[in-house]
Amino acid sequence: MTTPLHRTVAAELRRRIRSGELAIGASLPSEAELCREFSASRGPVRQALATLREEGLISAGQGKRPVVLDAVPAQPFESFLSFTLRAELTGYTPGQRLQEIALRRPEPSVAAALHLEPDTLTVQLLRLRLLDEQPAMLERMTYVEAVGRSLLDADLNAGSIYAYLLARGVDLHAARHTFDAVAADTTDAELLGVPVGAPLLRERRLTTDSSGTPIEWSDDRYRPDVATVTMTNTRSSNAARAAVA
Amino acid sequence: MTTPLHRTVAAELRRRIRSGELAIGASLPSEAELCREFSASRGPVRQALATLREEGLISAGQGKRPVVLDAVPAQPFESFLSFTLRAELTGYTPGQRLQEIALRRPEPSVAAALHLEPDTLTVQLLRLRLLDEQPAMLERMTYVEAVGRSLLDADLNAGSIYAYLLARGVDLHAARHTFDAVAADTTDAELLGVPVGAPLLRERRLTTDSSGTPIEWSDDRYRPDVATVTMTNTRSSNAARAAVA
DNA sequence: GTCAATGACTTGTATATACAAGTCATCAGC
DNA sequence: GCTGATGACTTGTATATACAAGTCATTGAC
Repeated sequence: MTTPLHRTVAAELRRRIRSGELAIGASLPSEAELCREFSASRGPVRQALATLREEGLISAGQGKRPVVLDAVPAQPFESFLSFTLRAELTGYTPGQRLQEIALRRPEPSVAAALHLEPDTLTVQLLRLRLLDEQPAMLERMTYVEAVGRSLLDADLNAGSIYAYLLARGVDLHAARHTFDAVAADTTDAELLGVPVGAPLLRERRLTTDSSGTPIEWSDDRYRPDVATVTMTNTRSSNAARAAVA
Repeated sequence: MTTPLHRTVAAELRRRIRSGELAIGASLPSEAELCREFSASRGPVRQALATLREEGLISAGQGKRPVVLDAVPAQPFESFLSFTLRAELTGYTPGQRLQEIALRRPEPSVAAALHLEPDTLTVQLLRLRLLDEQPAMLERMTYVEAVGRSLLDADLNAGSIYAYLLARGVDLHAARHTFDAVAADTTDAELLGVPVGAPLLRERRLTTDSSGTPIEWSDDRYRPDVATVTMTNTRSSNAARAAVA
């Protein structure tokens, strides 16, 4: 059995919700019916339902059948990490211009953020992100060497680093984002096309694997008249979604 | 059995993590050990662990014991809305100074954000938020009249507006936050104690009820050297949390 | 000393069963 | 017609068991 049963059940239910076969407001089949349909016991079926509940797709309640709440599952993690995905969600065409990639020892503050010894090698990138050909964000990323090495061979003007790393099996698990505002320095000003001192939205991000080991540190600066960061969250589900522009 | 066993187990583990008895980075007891300790079978124990995983407190991985990732469970919706709660989560003492409360017709852009006719009355507040007595954030809030009326009688220097509204049964259901950066205007500069033109983090927020009707529009400006907005999200769970400072 | 295989231990998946607790339509009694 | 009890159905909780699959330290061969 390659894919677990509860994943199969969850995927099939997701498909039905997405296709409208199970419309918003409709009741799901009972657990017993799902058990019969998938020749499963209650365990995997309940596990699948719990997954959909977490994604904000269905409701819960003892004695009541679950009801379809939403047609599109929230994928907060992906949408928070990938500028490319966020841009596409909002209908813009994302682009990028790699300015620099280097193998070097990071500044002490960056080394500390990544929990590295001060003289450890890292892979650092400076990349300008575009929305519809317009400079929108400047990202300064630092990767631990083991992960960053593979980036040296990648085509970094082609697509999403996040998607590239995922495809290579890198275990990206959690991210911590801090937002504040800074005045543009000379590099920011030149690449983003704003005056020195102009206010920029800064997002600093630490990404870790599932054991809590830091993988990536990033300092992203947004030109506020071109790109902003938007997120939506609701009370009932833990779902949250992010977008740019 | 008043409270389910899996909740008891989850609560006890949460307590140990919060108290530092299980420090960040430490491994949890194995499922078998927890079963013995709580005289439970694996079901409830695994259910408790799944809950903590959803809250972003612990990691997962076949064959590996879970590791403590974070000490404070994520409460996304509350923590996104309440500056007071966010401050307390991070150990600061929040404060506020109400500058102005008025019943007036809002600017066209604000009326549009709230889906109101241009000449509709709203309740507007200007309030300075403090962290440890220091100016940290300036909020400009606009409430639809039905909700805002009750704020005219409230003690707005006392506590959280969010908590006050919830207690009065207001159906706060979803919120959309947009982050960008602006230069401080004269009002911002004076109240926050920064030079005119200094970069400020701006959060614009539209809060709606469960039917999608707008309730509140807010323009919050953070002094970036005193307060930032931080959020955490993980891949496996939908947990997200916001904090300041 | 190095390296690979072994094996104990751990989490992930799945089944079968049982009872508690909540929902809801139906039906009897008034 | 209205009300309340009944009972079927449903989800929530819990146990016991079994095997698959991944991790990790120890052991043994070289």
